[in-house]
Amino acid sequence: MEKNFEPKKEAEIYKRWVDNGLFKPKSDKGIKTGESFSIIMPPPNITGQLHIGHALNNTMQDVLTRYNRMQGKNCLWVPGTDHASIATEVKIIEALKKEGLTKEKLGRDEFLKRAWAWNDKFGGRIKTQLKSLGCSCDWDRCAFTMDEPRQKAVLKVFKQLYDEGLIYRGNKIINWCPCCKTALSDAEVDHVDESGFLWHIRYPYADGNGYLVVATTRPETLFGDVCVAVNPEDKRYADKIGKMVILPTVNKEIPVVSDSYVEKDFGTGAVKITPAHDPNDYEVGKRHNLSPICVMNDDGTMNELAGVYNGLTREDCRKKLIEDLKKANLIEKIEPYTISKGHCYRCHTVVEPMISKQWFMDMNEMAKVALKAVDSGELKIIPNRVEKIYRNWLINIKDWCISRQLWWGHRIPAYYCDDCGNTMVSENNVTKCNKCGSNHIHQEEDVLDTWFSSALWPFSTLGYPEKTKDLEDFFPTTTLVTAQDIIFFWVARMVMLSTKIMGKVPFKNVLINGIVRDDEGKKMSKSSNNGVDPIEIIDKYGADSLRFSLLLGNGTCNDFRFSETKILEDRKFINKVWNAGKFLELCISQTEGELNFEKTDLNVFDKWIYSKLDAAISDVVKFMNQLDINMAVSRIYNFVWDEFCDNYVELTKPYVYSENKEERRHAVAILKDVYINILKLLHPIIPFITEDIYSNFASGFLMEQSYATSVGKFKQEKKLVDKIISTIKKIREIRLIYNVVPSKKLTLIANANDKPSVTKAELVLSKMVNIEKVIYVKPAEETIDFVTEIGELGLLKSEVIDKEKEKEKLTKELEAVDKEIEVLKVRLDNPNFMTKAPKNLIDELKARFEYLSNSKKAIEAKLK
RNA sequence: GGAAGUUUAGCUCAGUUGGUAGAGUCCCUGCCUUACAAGCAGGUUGUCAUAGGUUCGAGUCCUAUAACUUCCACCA
Repeated sequence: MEKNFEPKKEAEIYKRWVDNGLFKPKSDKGIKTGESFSIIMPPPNITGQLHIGHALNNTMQDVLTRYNRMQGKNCLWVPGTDHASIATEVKIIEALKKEGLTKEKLGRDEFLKRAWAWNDKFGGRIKTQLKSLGCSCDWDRCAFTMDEPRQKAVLKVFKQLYDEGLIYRGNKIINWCPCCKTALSDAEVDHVDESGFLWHIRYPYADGNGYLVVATTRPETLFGDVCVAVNPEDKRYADKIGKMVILPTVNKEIPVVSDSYVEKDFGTGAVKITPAHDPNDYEVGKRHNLSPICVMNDDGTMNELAGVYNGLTREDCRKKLIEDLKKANLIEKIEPYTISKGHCYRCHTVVEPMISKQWFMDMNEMAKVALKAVDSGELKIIPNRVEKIYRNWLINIKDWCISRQLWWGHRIPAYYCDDCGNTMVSENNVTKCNKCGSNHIHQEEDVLDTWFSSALWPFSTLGYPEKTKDLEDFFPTTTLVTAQDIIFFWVARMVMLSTKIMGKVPFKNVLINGIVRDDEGKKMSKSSNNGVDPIEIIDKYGADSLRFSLLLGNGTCNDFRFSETKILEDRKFINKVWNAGKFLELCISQTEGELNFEKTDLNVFDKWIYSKLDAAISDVVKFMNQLDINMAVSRIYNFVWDEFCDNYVELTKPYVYSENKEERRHAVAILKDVYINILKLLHPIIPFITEDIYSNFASGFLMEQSYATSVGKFKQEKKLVDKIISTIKKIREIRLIYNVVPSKKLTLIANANDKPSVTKAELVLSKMVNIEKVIYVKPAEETIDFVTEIGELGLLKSEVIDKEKEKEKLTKELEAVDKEIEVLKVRLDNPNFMTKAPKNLIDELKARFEYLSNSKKAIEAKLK
């Protein structure tokens, strides 16, 4: 037999689970069940492979699913992947670049072929990875955001919202990525502070009387200026309003207008207004009836309106323009200034605000409903604080720009008539204009924002738009487990679209998992090269080790540190469990007969472990119900290692090794029963090894069993054994302090009236601390006395010896007792405490005080 | 500019409704005891960030401060 646990058989075990249909909901097998439990998996992007954050996220989902399955619920966990429109397209373009290709050279159809091939490769890899992690999701229901059923859902929802006027097309200022050459939603723009400059530029008055100085961070947009705005309250400019200034290098006259948007105290108090390239300026321009002038091409280069700068990039244009302005003596001054710049969240290029014709979704009403879901408590976000973030975003929501100038994604189902300009939205291909009857129809080139299909995920995965049994059984879903960074992108939008389309909030709970950091606290990422590859860890240590280590000590929703070192520490526990199983096997192999037991035959130690098991189970159930997986894991850890392995196994060994066959059989039967309950407690967390060990003791699958149960709880026996354990500790301590070799047999002296308790402990005392006999009469010779919760006890001094050490020890002990007595006294002497504190607390403290006083007396007597 | 989180033993972190501070690891001591040396038994280690307040009693509630982290935000 191997000495330690080596993970090996995981793939084989997984296959057996799948082959036996264990991941399918009970209802699929025609089993009538009451409560249903469902989770939809946040679909990983097919951009690459899983990282450690996915491993955490999916482990948590698997724990919840397996736990609830064992609790008898009708469980469904739907897996899937996301086409990740822009992210994947960026990756494919990168790959093409290596071949010297561009997507334009390839053409739309060829490009899409590549994208589907990409999906086959990476989507497939992701599924394999989820399987090796042990995820018990129903693969037959696996969904992809671009597969046919999901396409149908997208078309149907788009059409419905368009018909209701909630989806519309319009010219608005949007975020443009010059690299991806597409519009982006506000949520897809990352703002980063960068050091830059505030350029003070002179705009000469048209009448030749001096100039006006404007301050700007973006001089290159000057060609698109339509006016200069000042605050109406600003006395400096009061007489300038209505005058004309000359736009440098363009030599065009533009007016000075007043607008309260301008802050007097910032810069020069005069702002150049460029409606086509700034969202605020856009609003100002609108107020003053000045049309925007777009001065850039879609690749971020300047267009013909920039005159001699035509064709330069934004950056080059700026450099050259500043030089030219300097030469023309039109630069007043240059101040260093920190500016927050928007970047594309996929390619990190600086985003350009541009006016563009795009498709939008009106979010106003849906946002209100989504807010109500949280306010009413129908939707619970854990931790609570995240609700605030969610709320805040919804309150300030703007219409969602849903069109993207990309190829990989759901093509917008809008059709235009080339002859009459009519727009038609249809779920089916349109070939004829419903207005003029023309056959010259072309479909919208744009695709939808990838988050559009994601927003439908909770019901599109369950069969929408068909009215399926899955929707009936599993929608709304129970819990969504996800990371905080997609609360806007995804969670809020799912809530909005689900309530809109299905009339229901899509899940009851949203559990936020923390961010995994490296051992120095840095966020794991490819760029920092500090990522831990989950597959590498699984290959090396097994999925159970990874899962366990991701959960242990990972406080709810907190970011936490993870490293290979942590795995090495945490997997000791798994080994411990394995070794306990090995011990049980050994015991069983040396025992004859059926391993049954009667509840009436339980001895005091059995009753103790069942009481502990009972308490552990009810704690674990409580924690799991409040989705506090970390607390559940550490509670199980504590029960298994401390209470079962360190205490019960040792306490029951005398019985397991008993000469009495009946007694032996009984002890092994209990040991087995408790151990199997441990496997059940642990199965949702470390499914592979528990399933493997279980097969050594029972037939069938552990994952199909119902969750752990205890025979019962026994208050008296629990108390007594707690006392015996503390007595054992005390004797061990004495033995250690006096350097008494383990082989030395000792005599224990006890009071006659404690005989009933001591008798019950006699066997374990003899085995665990080598007490050879107990006497109930005070011997003539000197003794070492000590007080334990079991009573006043003593050992023969002749057997233990060493005066100095004894004195040292007693003095130390006395100090501790005195200290505690003093603290207690202060409280018990405080009349306020005595009147206001709860009675049971006072009684407890009084009892403790009495016990300590007795100990003190005993120690003092010995010291004399 | 707003908002949130974190601050507890050398390290990594628990601490559920206020009731004399916990785990793992590290370190020290003794054990290769017939499940496990990836182990067993025992031991040391804390102004619970700082300053106030509420309370009979505060790691826990309130207020302010500091450091770190994160999110949101259009101030040219």
